Amino acid sequence: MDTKQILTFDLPDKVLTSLPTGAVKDTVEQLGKSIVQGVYETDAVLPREEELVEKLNVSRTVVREAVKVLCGKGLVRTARRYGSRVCPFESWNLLDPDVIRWHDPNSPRTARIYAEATDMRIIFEPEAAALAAKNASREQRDLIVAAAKGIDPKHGDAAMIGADYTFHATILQASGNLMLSQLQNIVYAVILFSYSAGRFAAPEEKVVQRLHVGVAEAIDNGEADLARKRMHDMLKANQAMAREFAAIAK
Amino acid sequence: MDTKQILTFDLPDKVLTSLPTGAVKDTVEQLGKSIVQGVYETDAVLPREEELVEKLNVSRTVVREAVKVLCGKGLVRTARRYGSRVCPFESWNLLDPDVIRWHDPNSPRTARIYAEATDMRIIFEPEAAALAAKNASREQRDLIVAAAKGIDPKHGDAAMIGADYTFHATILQASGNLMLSQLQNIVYAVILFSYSAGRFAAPEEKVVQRLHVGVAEAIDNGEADLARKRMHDMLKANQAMAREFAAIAK
DNA sequence: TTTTCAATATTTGTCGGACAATTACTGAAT
DNA sequence: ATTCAGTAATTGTCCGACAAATATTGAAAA
Repeated sequence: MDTKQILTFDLPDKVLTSLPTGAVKDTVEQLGKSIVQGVYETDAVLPREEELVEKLNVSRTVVREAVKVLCGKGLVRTARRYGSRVCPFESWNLLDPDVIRWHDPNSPRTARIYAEATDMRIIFEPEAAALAAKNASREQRDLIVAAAKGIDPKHGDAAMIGADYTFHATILQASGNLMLSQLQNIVYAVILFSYSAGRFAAPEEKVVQRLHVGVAEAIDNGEADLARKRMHDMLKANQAMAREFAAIAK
Repeated sequence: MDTKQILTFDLPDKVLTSLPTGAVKDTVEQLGKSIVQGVYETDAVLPREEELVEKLNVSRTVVREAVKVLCGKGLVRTARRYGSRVCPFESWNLLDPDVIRWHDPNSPRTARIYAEATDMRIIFEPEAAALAAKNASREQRDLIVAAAKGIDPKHGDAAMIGADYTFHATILQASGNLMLSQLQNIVYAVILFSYSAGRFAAPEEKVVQRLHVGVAEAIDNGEADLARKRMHDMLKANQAMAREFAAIAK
């Protein structure tokens, strides 16, 4: 693999939503986002099926199938004569790719989720890095190294985010654990959050790249303990910067 | 709280399934289990909607709503003229409570999932224990201690499983991180798997109880580092025993 | 006035049928 | 053997009707 050629990385066009394109998918997206972003508060009743039919210009069939999908993700609960109500926050499937994605990075309401997601990353990603150092394929090691080098401001924000995500997602995949691998949705959400509204530490971008390359090289060399430590230190530093930024923003 | 009174713990009757009781829920359960347990292999087409209508004795409306829910969990994918096909394993939402629960503990096919779930537990439960030592409320600390003491063979299998689950679930809740808390579904599945078919190490039950009590006391005393270490050692020991058992079974 | 209880209204749940849209499949023509 | 148009099969969407459950209401009773 020619790493010289791989300098930019696209964002995943479809981080996931298994529903096929169509009216149901659009309706799920719209209702899901509205709920997650707080348009309807906890225990609030959604508009009646009939009203949603008018508002969204779809048939009742579509509305019902969409609401059922949201039930399956723990967002709403329905009953006869009771309406469809928003479930309390704790019962949402926060690890569902869609539910994660629907959070609005710019809403102060979701700040808690991102803080907790960051804590999750600090727990899982160091171990994933250690596993990747042991289990990654040749191609995965190359990709991890190339992505780390691609985290460079000179490529623009989009390419930087893409490289950042590719780096972390590939490490999770290379761990060989499917559940661990699925946490890349959390990583993706946190990265988007970090970069949106200029939350990333602009002046220190070179430091960020250097830290990523350090982790990548440890993985590439199969040094599990070193990879674990470097990933941990990097995420901790990142968390500290984010907290500092949040404090200033207030 | 009188810990003397809390000696037995019930299993959670409803570990979760947000769908309300009714034909749709039953259909989701049946189809979901069939897929997860391997009745339909990857890329296999499900019976046509019309056939499912006959087989399950429900209307097409119900079948469609159920299939849509399964789409939302990444299990199936539908298209016109294409049928509803089982998605490849990697795209399943393995962290979804229902998807976890639908795995059959007695199927050799799902052994991999339980092995990976066990690896996951070793990663996040020690950290959860450390967080719980810092953040747990008085009631949670009492409950954790009581549950640990309740892991006693003299109460029978069901009560033992209940205490075991209560112990781990309460620790995750006490961590204060909602995402971490939702991983209790993984713990529940692994515990059921461990106990089913006599996989647990019967002669050493007292050791198991002692180890749990050790973790509980560390949490109760607010000793985060000690709690982390003890939880880690306990899970590692448990994993080693499980592997030994699996090797013998072959 | 408060409580109880039956009647009512409202909302989702389920059913059935019809047609649209997409695409895998078939068979003829090249 | 290949291409291509036609056909058939399957899910997608719409509609209308009624069933089931329950929140609400109002009257009767204490």
